[in-house]
Amino acid sequence: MAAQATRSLPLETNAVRILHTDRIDRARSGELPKSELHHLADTFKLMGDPNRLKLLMALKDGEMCVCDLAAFIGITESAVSHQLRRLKDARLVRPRREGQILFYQLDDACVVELMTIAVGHLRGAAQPHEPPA
Amino acid sequence: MAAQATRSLPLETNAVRILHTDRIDRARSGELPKSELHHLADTFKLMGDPNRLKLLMALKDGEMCVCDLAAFIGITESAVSHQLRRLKDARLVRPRREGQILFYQLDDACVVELMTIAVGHLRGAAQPHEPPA
DNA sequence: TGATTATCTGAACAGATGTTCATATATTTA
DNA sequence: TAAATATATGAACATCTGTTCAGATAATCA
Repeated sequence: MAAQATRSLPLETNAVRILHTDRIDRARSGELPKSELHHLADTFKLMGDPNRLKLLMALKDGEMCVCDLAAFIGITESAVSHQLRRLKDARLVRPRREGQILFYQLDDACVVELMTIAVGHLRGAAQPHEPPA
Repeated sequence: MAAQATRSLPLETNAVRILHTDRIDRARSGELPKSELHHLADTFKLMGDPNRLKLLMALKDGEMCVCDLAAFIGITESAVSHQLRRLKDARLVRPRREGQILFYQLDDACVVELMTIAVGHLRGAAQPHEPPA
């Protein structure tokens, strides 16, 4: 079926064109609260940096300490510490102290799930999206 | 069990300390190819911007055109177009032309899965991570 | 064809981001 | 307590990013 234009009139310069108000309303009704949306974006953003992602991937198979991670990735321990703090604040990783050493591990199973699904997406092993009826 | 330090000797300034070579080796063995890791990070990074995430969330329930999305989010159509191009390049969205109008939809089911899992993570409904035996 | 609508594109700029360096804190050991 | 180890923190800076603006391209209609 062809989509129907809700409004299509001559408009002033810089006017906001609203073609399908029903779709905009539908989007609004399924909208997340602003703060939750921003937290969601922050979570993805944290996983969107190659070095942070490398940290998370490394922890997939077991806990590691700061200087192990620094050696593995090839940046300073300070940089690793900075990033681990952000990952910890977002509850993506969690530290466990053993003497002077802090061993970091993934906080919950979601983190691995997210990485697994995203890898699947990259490799093209995914079904086309079907919007709800 | 207590973790054993592989090496713990006095080191020169700026020397790389390697405490647990076995863990570093384990991480290396499970490492993604460099290009794949970067593509993975790019995917998350795209989802890590509030406005792009809002675009994806809006498309969750059905396709929308550029100016609908611009009105919904509250940025210019140009900005939406720029972002949609990036999302399209990453195969997160896909356009369908109907006359002059381009309707965008989510490309595959992974996108919704990623958002759903991440929301679950935020809301704390997740099991602790258990590394493989 | 020329006018209109819808979307795209490139350049430019303000603001965000990740790293390093120097230093501080915490824990263990002598 | 003093020294050594492991990690954390704040400031500074170069780089990256998202937006807007102006103009280009694509499709429809008179």
